[in-house]
Amino acid sequence: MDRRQRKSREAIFKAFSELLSKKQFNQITVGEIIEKADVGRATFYAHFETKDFLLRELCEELFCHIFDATRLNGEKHKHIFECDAPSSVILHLFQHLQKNDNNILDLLVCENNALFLRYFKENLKLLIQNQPQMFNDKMPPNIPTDFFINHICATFVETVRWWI
Amino acid sequence: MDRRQRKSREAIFKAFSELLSKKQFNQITVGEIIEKADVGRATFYAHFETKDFLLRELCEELFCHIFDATRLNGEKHKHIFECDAPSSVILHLFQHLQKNDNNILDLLVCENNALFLRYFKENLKLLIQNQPQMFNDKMPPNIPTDFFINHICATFVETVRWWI
DNA sequence: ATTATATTGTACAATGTGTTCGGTACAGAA
DNA sequence: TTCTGTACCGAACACATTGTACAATATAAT
Repeated sequence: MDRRQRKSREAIFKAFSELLSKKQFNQITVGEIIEKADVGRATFYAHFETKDFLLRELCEELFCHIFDATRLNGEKHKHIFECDAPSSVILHLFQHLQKNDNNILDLLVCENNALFLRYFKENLKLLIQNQPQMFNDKMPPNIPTDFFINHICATFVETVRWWI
Repeated sequence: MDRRQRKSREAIFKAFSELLSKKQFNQITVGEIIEKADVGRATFYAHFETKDFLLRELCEELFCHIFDATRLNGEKHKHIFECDAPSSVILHLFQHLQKNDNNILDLLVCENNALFLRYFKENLKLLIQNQPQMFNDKMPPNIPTDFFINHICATFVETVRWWI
C-alpha cells in the first residue's frame, strides 16, 4: 500500500480513536475526524464509505488479526485457554492489551466500549465454535451447546472488561 | 396528564419501537418517527429534547418501573431470585416478558438490543447492590464483590437474551 | 524524468435537526 | 354550555452534516 495511503489511514484511525474515547459515536462528525486527522474531506471518503465502515475497519484493526493469526496457523490441538502456550489466542490477546496497541485499553473502557466488546465477543464465539475439540470434553450434560459457548465467551469478555 | 399528551407520547413510543425493531438507531430520523406516529414535528420536540432522550425515556418505560416497584415496596427480605415469591423482581420481569408489554421481546432480540440489555443490566446491578443481604451468604471467598455482582447480572441478562 | 495516483480545497445538492409562530382543536373546570 | 388554558398542527426557517464532483497539486514508483 502506498505510503501516503497508510499515513492518511493511520491519521484517521488515530483521530477517530481519540474522539471515541471522549464522546459518543453518534455525535462524532466526519468534520471533526478530518480536522483532527488533518486530512481532506475527499480523502476520508476515498478511504471509508461512511463513518460506520470506519468503525468496522477499526474493529478489525484491533481484533481481527488476533483471531485470524491463530485461526490460520493450524494449531488446532492447543487449548484456547492455555495461556502458557506460545500460540494461545488468549496469550496473544493479553500481549496486545499489555502493549496497549492503538490505545485499545481506552476504547475498551470508554463510553463506546460496547461497540468493541460486542465485536470481541463475536470473534471469540466464532473461534470457539470452529474448534469443538477445545470444549467438548468440558461440556456439562443437558446444556445446549450454543448456550454454553455464549456463556463462556460473555463471561470471559465481561471479566476482561472488569479487570481493565 | 392531558389525554392529548398521553396519546401523542404513546404514538411516538409505538412508532419508535417499531422502527427500532427494523433498523439501526443511528439511521432512524425524527422525520420517520413523526410520520409513523402521525404527529407534528413541533409536538415531538415538545415531548422529547432529542432522539437520545426519547430512547432513554423508552428504556425507563420498559424497565424502570419493574425495578422501582420492588425497590419501594420494602420487601427486603425476599431473595431476588426466588421466582415463586409474589414480590420477586424476577417473577415480575418474567410476567412482563410473557405479556410482551410494549413489544419488549422485539426490542430485546433486534439489532439494537444492546441498548436495552445494557439498561437492563445496569438496573439489575443497582438493585442487587442495594440489597446486600441477598447475596452475602452466597459470596465465594476471595472474590471482589463488584466483580461477583457484575458476573451474576451479566450472566442473567445473557441467559434471558439467549432464551428469548 | 515520466507516469500513476493520492491528496487537497472548494463548491455543491441533498438531507436532517431543532426552533418559531399564528391558527386550530380539544380537555377540563365553572 | 361556556370559558380558559394548552396541546396540537403545519409550514417555514436557519443551521449543521453528509456524501459527491472536479480541477489543481504533491508525492510515490519505475
